[in-house]
Amino acid sequence: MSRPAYHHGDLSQEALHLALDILRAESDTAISLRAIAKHIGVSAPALYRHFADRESLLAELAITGFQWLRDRLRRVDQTDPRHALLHIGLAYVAFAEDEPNLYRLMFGGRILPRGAHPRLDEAGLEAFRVLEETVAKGQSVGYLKPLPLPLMTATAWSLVHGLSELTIDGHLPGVDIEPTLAEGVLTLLLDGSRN
Amino acid sequence: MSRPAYHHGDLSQEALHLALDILRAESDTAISLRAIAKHIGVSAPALYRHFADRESLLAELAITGFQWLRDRLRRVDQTDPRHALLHIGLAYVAFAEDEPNLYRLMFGGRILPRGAHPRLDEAGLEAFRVLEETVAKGQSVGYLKPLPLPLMTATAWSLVHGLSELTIDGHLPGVDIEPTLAEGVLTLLLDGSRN
DNA sequence: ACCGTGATGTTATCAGCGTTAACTTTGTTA
DNA sequence: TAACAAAGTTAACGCTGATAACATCACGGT
Repeated sequence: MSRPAYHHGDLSQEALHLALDILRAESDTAISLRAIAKHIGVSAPALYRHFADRESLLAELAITGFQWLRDRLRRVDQTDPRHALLHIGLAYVAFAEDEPNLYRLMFGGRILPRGAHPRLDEAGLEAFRVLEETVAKGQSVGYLKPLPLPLMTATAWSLVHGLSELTIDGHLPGVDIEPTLAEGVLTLLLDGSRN
Repeated sequence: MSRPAYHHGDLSQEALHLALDILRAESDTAISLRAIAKHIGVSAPALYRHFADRESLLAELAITGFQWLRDRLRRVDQTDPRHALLHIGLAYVAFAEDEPNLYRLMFGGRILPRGAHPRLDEAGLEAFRVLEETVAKGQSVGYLKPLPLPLMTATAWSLVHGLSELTIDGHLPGVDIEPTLAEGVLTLLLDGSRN
């Protein structure tokens, strides 16, 4: 796009797309620069013209993941505070269930440490802010308890993050709650956080 | 212990101890069988007499991690239901903060998938049961809402797991809550779950 | 119109990894 | 003491991320 194709079209985009396919089908550890290069039909060191190292390529995947998550959270209807909070939580968990390996890459702290990829940190913050703004709105209209905003958002985020991870890792088997476990868990916190 | 030392003392225990050191100092990806063998002064394939593969060695580390976590949760005073629930949550988060890399290994679903290591799954369940029993007791004495037990425990576990991960991965910087963030978050859920 | 320059891609290579096969050593036990 | 099985050895395969040195090719300034 910004730069025309030199020898082989937009290699970086093609590599990222293929890496995402591998991530979805296998796991992040299955992503190898050599395999990507071979599949595209290019030499492995060519990828180093577009990514500083393997970790930077994974960071790019995680960045787009956070952007997708942020967009899904933004799409939630914000007219009613209770509806907004519940459905932001549901959208969050649904994203993790739709993209389990991508979600694990985004939040697997050991592989992409905070501070090493500024754009990744910023992308994560942007998704977090959607949740934070919704909580703040719920407080401002008097629906939620007037506790410190960082405390409320940390609680909400912890709950949806924990629920997402436990769900996609299969730690909550045989937990059949009507209508869904996610809705039950979120309702429990919401009802307990009402003003 | 059970078997006397043949050539080099108890190799498996020595390997596990060294692997734990590496895990604590670096990360699980830094654990290499060759490096372990070299440091112990043994050839790399010797380790395969004691572990089916690298993943099995990591699974053993995670198993002891779950046992430590279970023991810490069991040590919590259970006389008062509110005190028990709060301090089980605090002990849980404290464990994650004390052993961040071990905790990530225990719950990093991509590296140790459920179902692949039965003893690991059982060890995880045992830790979970301490939490479940405490929630059940809180309900039986009428302190917690009489909602389905699986819903209550899933909510509690999601909250402490999410809070632990976000904390050790540095996603909650600059959140200064008095007395501590963990206590604030747990109190928020507890007060909202009262009968 | 050309020519240099920098972006992009190449081959060759290094060091390290998990893992297996085939063989050797050693303690126990019948 | 001879046989057996446990525990360790060397050699090797195929893979990985990464770097150095070299080749190509599009574009911009003169």
